[in-house]
Amino acid sequence: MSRKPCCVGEGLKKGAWTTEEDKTLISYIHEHGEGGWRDIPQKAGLKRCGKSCRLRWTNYLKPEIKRGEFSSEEEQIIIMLHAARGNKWSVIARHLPRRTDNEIKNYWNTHLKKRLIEQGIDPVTHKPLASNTSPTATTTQPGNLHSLDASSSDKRYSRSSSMPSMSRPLSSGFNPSSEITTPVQGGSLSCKKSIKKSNSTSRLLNKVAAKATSIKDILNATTIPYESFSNGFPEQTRNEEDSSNALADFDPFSQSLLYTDHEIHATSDLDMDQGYDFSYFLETLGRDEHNMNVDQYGHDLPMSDVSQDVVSSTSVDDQDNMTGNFEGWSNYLLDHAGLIYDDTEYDFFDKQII
DNA sequence: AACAGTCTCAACCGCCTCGAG
DNA sequence: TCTCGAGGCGGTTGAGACTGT
Repeated sequence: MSRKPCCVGEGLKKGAWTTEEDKTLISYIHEHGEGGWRDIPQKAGLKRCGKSCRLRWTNYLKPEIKRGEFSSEEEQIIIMLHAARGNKWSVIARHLPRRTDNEIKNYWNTHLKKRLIEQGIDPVTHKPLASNTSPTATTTQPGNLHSLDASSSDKRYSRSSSMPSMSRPLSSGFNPSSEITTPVQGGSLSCKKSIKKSNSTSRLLNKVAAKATSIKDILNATTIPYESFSNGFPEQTRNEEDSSNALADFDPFSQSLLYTDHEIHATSDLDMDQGYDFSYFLETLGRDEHNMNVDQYGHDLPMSDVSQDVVSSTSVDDQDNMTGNFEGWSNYLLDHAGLIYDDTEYDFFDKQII
């Protein structure tokens, strides 16, 4: 069975877009708005198929798109979300303001996936590679989180960060979004700086990957009665003497339900593909400090008296605040993860490979 | 300097979803 | 309920830049 190509027509151009084509498309969309992609080429006078126009716009020309180097926080989010949702790039992209699914997908395939493999972690399952279980991959105690030097892929990443792109016609000429983009590929970062960042990134990756690995298992292992969060959780539950029981009521992601009108899933059948959305979880990570309570882990704790309108979306400017909070959540997960399986803390990682 | 190998990522391909009629 | 088309999505490709020999 063959499917008719979406774009059939004589003289349709393929390949890299030229500056003139970009100008034409931008001009048309500014005047007429997005949508009606199939008609845009003809109306705008472009020898491209509508789909190509849409992709060019959404992945490259759209003014709000952020380009360039991914921050450590963004990398953490990608890894965590990928661990839970898999190759749902569009879903992941919704949690990374101004990033496109295509860019995240590329970044995952060219950087993060390789680094996870190098660290002995299966990028698909986020579990240790069975045939290549290195000591670093199985050592997950927080106080002993391994730190690696920049991997070979990191070094390549450093190289590419200052590498001029061959297929970015805008980089050397007209750039409609130059005012808001960070054209790392244009050489704004020195190689030295990139390498330094890569070392840091690698260490972060080690930590996050180890933690992210367990998220699915944590979620699958926990029961989430909504009521358990309604009174100052999780500070109370963490102080419970019977910590294992307390943990059974804890799911870090379910806090999102506090702010949504979603149906409360108070069952043990946590299906990550059905209605579970990390948006509010992640949004709380970037909230202004005065809007949240922070526990010893540095969490933004959603308190029962926090109304929905207090919860603001994560703005781009807030992203710098995300590291500590995210690490806080990760540490919280890590501290409690071991309790899910047995009485040995921090041993969830080993548990998975048994 | 020349060549081969590697890497990146924009762009493409084809399938899927969903809404309109 | 069915059909159709637009848009969305994830996987793949290939041009060009970089690195190593």
